[in-house]
Amino acid sequence: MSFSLLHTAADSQARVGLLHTDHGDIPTPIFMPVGTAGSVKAVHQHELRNEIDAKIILGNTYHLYLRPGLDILRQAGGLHRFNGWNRPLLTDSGGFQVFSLADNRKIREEGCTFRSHIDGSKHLFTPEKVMDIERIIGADIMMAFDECCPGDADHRYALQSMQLTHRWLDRCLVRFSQTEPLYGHHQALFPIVQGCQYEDLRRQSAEYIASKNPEGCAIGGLAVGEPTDVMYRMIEVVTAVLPTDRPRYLMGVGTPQNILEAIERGVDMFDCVMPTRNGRNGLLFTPHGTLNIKNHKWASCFHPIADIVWADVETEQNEDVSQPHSIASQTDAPFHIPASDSQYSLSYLHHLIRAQEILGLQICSIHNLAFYLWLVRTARRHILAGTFSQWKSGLLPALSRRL
RNA sequence: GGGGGAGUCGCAUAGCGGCAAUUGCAACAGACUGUAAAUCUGUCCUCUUCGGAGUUCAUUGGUUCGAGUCCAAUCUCCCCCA
Repeated sequence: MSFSLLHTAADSQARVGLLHTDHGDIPTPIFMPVGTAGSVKAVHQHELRNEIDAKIILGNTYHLYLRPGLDILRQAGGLHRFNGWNRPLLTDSGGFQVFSLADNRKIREEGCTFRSHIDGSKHLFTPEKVMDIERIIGADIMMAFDECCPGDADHRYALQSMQLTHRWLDRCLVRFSQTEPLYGHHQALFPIVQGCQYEDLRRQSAEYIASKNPEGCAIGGLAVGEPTDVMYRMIEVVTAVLPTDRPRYLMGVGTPQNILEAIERGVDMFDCVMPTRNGRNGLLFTPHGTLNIKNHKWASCFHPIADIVWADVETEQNEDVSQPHSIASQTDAPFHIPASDSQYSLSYLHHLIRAQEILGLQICSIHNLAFYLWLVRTARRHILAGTFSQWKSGLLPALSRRL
């Protein structure tokens, strides 16, 4: 894996890069749809490829380990072959489940014991075990096993948690270096910065992570209950320390606004369940704000989704050819307004969601992911054009609107 | 015509002397950030200064300190027999 930093904005930390993996190149900034159990919920892969143009998707170690389990994944030849996704994959380590399944687990030095949410069976995740599992899954990017510290933790707990994450990282690195990829393609290991909402800890953690000379760095433990401005501050503190020539991945974030703010602060990679989960719950993200398709007001809005959502929005079709297309052309597919958007009216989508028709969940999920990918692609073009900050400040108020 | 059963807040239900009244659906909103989520929460008779106040359980009358609950009549609906 290699990362080329192609451009940094003059007036901010915003960056444009290209991440090369054995399964393809990833232009950055990038948004990575979450495919926890080996599937981006409600979205076909041809839709991810053709309509959304997702460059990389996630899988989750905890979920895939529990089901289908390691035997099947090994027999299948890894997750790429198991689910047929031939573009890059990233696996989260299960660190987030240590946080989100807090009632069912116990953290110790050795690792984390937890009970399966599926059948209640007891399991132990250690850094070594997680590395082994991620080797078997075979993602292009593996995440270190960490503790995702709650946003309201006190300094004492946050310090101990961070130090534990660092010790676990060391063990991850040892195991990682002692093992080989199983399926013939390179795997990178990204360590994760922790430190909760404390600047000193974040700085310390970022320095520790940077000292390991990783192929990429992740920022974890944010958007877990702390105020948004604290999150932005933590990103600033961390990106100031992390190596500039490696990709930075802000884990689990976030809203479109969060992503733009983080891009401006030098973050390259994002993932979040928000576009898919909120989509399944009827919330559509658009360049003009969010809308709840379940609201009665949409019942008789017969305009195609595209007319409402993509009206007056710049797309690559309007791209100024004077821009550095040598860079742009190698990373940007032509912009597609998702077919689902152009075909269906808001009224129909309102009906589908209310009637609990599966198609409604699919359309909303596809739409939201297409929007998120549009957002990062357009951010990228503006960074290259030197107009990112201007574009961002123009877009932010619209994103916060409720349609 | 005879016999039996039933009418509760949009619909369906609970209720068996202390009730503004159970639950589900529907409706109206909200939440959702490395997915235990096609999930969850709130409102859902009227008014409210959110403390309450006022009207309700087919209709009318009665028994009772107190009635959606007991009694009577009336109206409506369902089932069975003619």
